[in-house]
Parts: sequence; C-alpha cells; structure tokens
Amino acid sequence: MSEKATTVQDVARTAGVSTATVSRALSTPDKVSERTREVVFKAVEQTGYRVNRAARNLRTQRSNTALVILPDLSNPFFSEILEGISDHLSGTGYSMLVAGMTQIRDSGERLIDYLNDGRADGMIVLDGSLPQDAISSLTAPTHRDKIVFACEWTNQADFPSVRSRNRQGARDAIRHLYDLGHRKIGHITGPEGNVLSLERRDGAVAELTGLGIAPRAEWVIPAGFSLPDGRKAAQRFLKLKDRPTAIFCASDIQAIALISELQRHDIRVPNDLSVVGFDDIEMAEFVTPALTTIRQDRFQLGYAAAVLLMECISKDSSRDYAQIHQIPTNLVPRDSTAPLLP
Amino acid sequence: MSEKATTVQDVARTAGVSTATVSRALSTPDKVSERTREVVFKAVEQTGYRVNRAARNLRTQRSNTALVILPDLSNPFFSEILEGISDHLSGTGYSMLVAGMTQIRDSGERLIDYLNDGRADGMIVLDGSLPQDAISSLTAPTHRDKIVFACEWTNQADFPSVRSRNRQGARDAIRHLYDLGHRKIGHITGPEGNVLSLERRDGAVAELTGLGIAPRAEWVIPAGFSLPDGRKAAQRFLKLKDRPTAIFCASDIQAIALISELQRHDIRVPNDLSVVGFDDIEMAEFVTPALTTIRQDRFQLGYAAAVLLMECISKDSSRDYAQIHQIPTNLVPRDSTAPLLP
DNA sequence: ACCAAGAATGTAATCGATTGCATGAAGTGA
DNA sequence: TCACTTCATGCAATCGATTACATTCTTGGT
Repeated sequence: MSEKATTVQDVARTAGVSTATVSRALSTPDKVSERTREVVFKAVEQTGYRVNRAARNLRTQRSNTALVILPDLSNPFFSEILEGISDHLSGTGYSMLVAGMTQIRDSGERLIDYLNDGRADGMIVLDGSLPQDAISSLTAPTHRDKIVFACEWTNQADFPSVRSRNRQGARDAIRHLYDLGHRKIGHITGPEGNVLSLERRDGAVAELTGLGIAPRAEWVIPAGFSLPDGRKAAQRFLKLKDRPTAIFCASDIQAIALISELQRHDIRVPNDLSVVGFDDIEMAEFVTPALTTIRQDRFQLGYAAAVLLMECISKDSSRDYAQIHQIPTNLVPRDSTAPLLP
Repeated sequence: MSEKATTVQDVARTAGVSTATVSRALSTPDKVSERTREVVFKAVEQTGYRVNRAARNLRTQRSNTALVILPDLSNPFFSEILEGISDHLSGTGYSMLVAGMTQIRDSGERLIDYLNDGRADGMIVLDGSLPQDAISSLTAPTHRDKIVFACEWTNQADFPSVRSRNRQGARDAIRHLYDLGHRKIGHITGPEGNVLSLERRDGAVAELTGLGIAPRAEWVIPAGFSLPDGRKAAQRFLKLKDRPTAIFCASDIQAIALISELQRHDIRVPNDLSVVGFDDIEMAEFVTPALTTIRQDRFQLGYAAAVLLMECISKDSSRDYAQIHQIPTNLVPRDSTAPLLP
C-alpha cells in the first residue's frame, strides 16, 4: 500500500542498466545507443516513472520555474498578460509562480529570496512601483540577468522590458479626436508617478501641442486607473465651467466609470462628449456606447516578456544591455466618439 | 566574484557548531539551548544565509507550494479568488503555482504529475469541467487528500470543496423580482452542463415554483457566462413575442452585455425590464444602470479554499470525508431592478 | 556521592537525480 | 595487426538540508 514513488533506481533495475544511463536516456537521448534508449523508455513506461523535481532542482541548481510579480492579484487587468506568459512558459517546460506585492510585503519576504533560495530561475515584474530597496537588491550583478519588466517598468534601473507604445497610443487617441473636429480636448490621467500615466499624458500633450493646441491645465484631470477614480473624475468634469468636447482617458475602466457617471447627469456620449479609453479590455465593446479605445495586446505583452525572460536566463554570453521591446498599440474606433457637431 | 550561495555549512562554521544544530536552531528552536540559538542566529545574520528550497524539498519531501488550476487564465473573474488564496498561503509560507487547463492540455502534462513529482503539495481546482481521466487519476488514495475544489466542483468524485450558495442566491434573485411585483420572470442560463449553471437554474425554478409561478420554457434562454453570450441572449430575448418583465442572469458579465444590447434596441432597464445578475463583479456598480446582483464573496471563497487545503494536507488523522463549505451570497439591490409598473 | 533521566549536540546517512571521470567496446587508418 | 580515437556505459561524488541515532553533558533524587 505504501505507494513509494518510483525512482531512477527502479527504472535502472528493470531496464538492466545504471542510473546514469537512465538519466542520460531521458535528458540527452543522443548520448545513448538506440537499443538502450528503447529499453529505458520501456522501463519508464512500465514503472510509471516521473523525475523528482526537487532532486533534479537540487542537483542542477535550476527550478524551471518563473516568478511573476503583480502589484495586485485582484486586479483583473493582468489576467490576459498572465495567460500570455503562461502560454510561452508551459511550452518550455517552465512552471509559473505568481505573487502579489501586497502579499509579499505583508509576509515580510524579499523578492530577491525567490531567486536566491532556488524557488525561481527568473522573474517577470508587472509592477513599476517596487520599493526602492527591492529594486536595488535586484540590480546586484548576480540577479540582473534574471529579471524582466513587463507592461510597467521602473526608471530607477535599466532592466530589460516589454511594454506597449504608450506614448504613440496616446498620440493616436488625440489625433483621432482632432480628426473628428474636436479642438477642446481633455485628459484624465492615471495615478500620479506611475510610468504609464506619465507616458500617456506626455504623449497626449505632445500631440496636442504638435497640432497647435495649447493644453489647458484645468482639462487635465488627475485620477487613477480604477473605476472609482473614473467616477471621481466625472464629478470633477461636471464642475468645469468651460468643458472640453472630448476626453482621452488613461484607462478603459476609468472611461467606463466616467461615462456611466456622466450619463447619470444627462451628459450624452458621444453627442455631448466624445471619450477615448486605453487598453481595450473585453468589456469595452459591450458597454453602451461601445468604447472607442487604444488597444494594447496584453496577451502579446505577456508572451513577449516570457520569451525575453527565457532568453535572458539561458543566454550565457553577456547580452546587449537592457533591451526594450515595444508592442504596438492601435486605435479601435467604436461608438463613444463622434464628429464634433457644428 | 563567484558569489557562491551560503549554506548551512558556512553558518555552522561561523557559529562554531554542527550543521545539525544550525538546522535545528532554525526549524525547531526549542530543541536548542538559548545560548547556541543566539549564536546561530547571529551567524545566519552575518552570512546572509537562506535555506536552499530545493535541498529542503528533497529531504523533507514537501515543496511548500500549492498549485491553483484555472479553467482559463485570461478570465478576469478569478483574480479576486486568487488573491484570497494567495493571502492565506503566503501567511503560511506557501508559494502559489498557477496554471490554466488550456496550457496544461496543450503541453501534454497531467495534473497528477504536479503532485507526484514534488512541484506541489496540494492543489486547488477552480475548474469543474476537468476531463474524465484527470478526475479519475486524482481520486487515487494517494492524492485525494491533497485536492480541494473551489468555486466550481465536480459531481464525478467527492472532493472537499468551497462554493457559494448558488441555489440560495438564485432563489433570492427571483424572490427580489417577485417582491417588486414581477410575475413574468425569465432566466439566462450559464453554459450547458456547468455545475454553477445548473444550481442557479434549479434554484430559480424552485423559487418560482414555490411562489406558484410555472416557469415558461421559452423564457429560459440558454447561454454562457461571457459577454458575447449575454449579447446573443439579448438577441434571443428580442425575438420573443411575449416577453417577461424581469430577467435573472446567471452572471454579471452576461447581464451587462445583455443590458447594453437591449438598450441599443430601445428597451429601457429597469423601466421596461428588470435585470438581476450574479457575482457582483466590481464593474456592476459602475455601469448604467448600476446592476442589481447576487454578491458572491470571491476573496472569501479563495481564502477558505486555501485554509481547507492546508487542513487537508497537514491533517494526518483521517478526516471526515469530502467537506463542503458553503459561502453565503447576498442580494445587492441597485438600479437595474424596479417595481413592476401597473 | 551515585545513578537515571533528560537535555543538548554531533556524526553520518539520507532524499533522488545528474555528471565528471574511468573503463571497456567498437571502429578507423596505416 | 597495432595504436588511437570515438562511443556507450558504469561508478561514485555531488547538490544542501534534515534527522535517526549516538554521544556527552546536566540535573535531580535519594
């Protein structure tokens, strides 16, 4: 009954070879003669053998596991990125450990420990706001080749990263509104200090300026990416005496909440106000009016990050420093934007 | 430069004790005299020692890792459950491995291997539709005590599980509509064969019947939980000659898409039709009209599942079979339901 | 003062797979 | 046929922590 797991020893015995040969037959099949290879495979089949990961990890000093760090596990925005990551990882035999910064902080763990104690071979960080000490510990030469940022990033160190063309996306959003005839264009920002917020705001400002429109300070409404933030932004908007005719929001979620709240106050979108979001979350297509937005390919973002991480980990040669992969965004016109009425 | 990781040996040496003592000082501090304990701690401090997980895992035959299985990584519904799980796990020193069934199938892995090869000590399954062979392999006596279902479950085996009171939630939804004066009440179901769909439909039917209302077959519209499903359901709804005055949807997402599509066809919610959803996703409060729904506490669901799993794993005594933990749901009345107009 | 019980520590085996080195077999070229 | 390379395999060390067992040191009771 005692159901002891089968080991290489068992396989070696039934195959009539040494454990070394079994191991080789499995991990480097071409170093073994065809005949023994088959014998071993058959023995593996018979005994139902599976390598013990703990033993392999100890010996090889690799875990075949990647750690993914989210700022906040409960944020649904990341799910599609996770899928992209997992999709590539699982193809390369890697497993995906997931942790949220909140939990990590609470449990008093340090990110770097995951790398040190052999739980993970590398990590993908989706949080641009790591505490300073975390960042500096990660920059240690032993670790810098095991870390990749995705989606967000940090300016305090130059890690390789994968990100959307946030600035260009923002420009496209503004341009779209301009092309519809809008000249009075506002912007709801993301959270203060966040790299994405900055890029999107800068992009918007740059495009406006380029189009000969001076951005008006009271039309740049500071907010965060979340639903409540969007609602609050709407309330700020309602208080404006002179209102823009179009708004570019730093996130879809925010835009959806904003529209909802404005509708409640009888402002019609797109008739009274055109709104562009950012992200193209699935919901964007299904709200009324369907949201015009800047699509970022989150699956691709995750996938590319995983590819990049695997490269970093495996590459023994010193690699060109701190690559930045930019994923294109694109405008998805829907019903929340319309030509400016004369 | 070669930055070799510090081991118990190093600590033992600097502390002037044996490795056994170091190990004991760290894992069973009371088996060691106060004096040596301090010396060891100091040495740990000095050397910056961290246990090597691979080595520990091999020796102890535990990984201190739990595997979480999602049907679909990209589905944002699960993020809050994940947070609940992680919140408890990280408190007990466990790490969380996450995998989607899609990826697992594609990579040809078997769930059971995670348990066998020492990657995980136990698993939380959020997918009620595992393939038959997966389920039967998991029922093996060696594994059945390492598995917990959460949110969804399977009827093909009796694993312990944590779930919402789906039936009661559905009853509450119907009752709410009834109390508002509605008698012509429809239902959009979840995907065929899904346990949640079944429970919610059964609950709705039971409540209707209990209230003396005979459920009408054409008012039970088969659908899935997703946004496109909700839209399709709306189209089916529009074709009805005799329409209900109220609808209970099996998911919020579905309800949101349904309302959006109906609004596009000038059906006003709640004036022309009252709608109740299920889940209380964050968005529910922020759409127009704000969605009346049955709240299920997803964080709690995940948290309880993690607690249950840890119990199962640690309990050496044979435990009472296949506990089912039910998490209460509750009605959250908002603006998508209104009294039936005379 | 002596012995037994218990506490603290050390020695060395162990977990299971991988791999450097050694050995033997087979093949190659002159 | 001989020397020599190449290939296939086996032996045994190794990864780093834990723990059964042995040993030494306390301590308390009589």
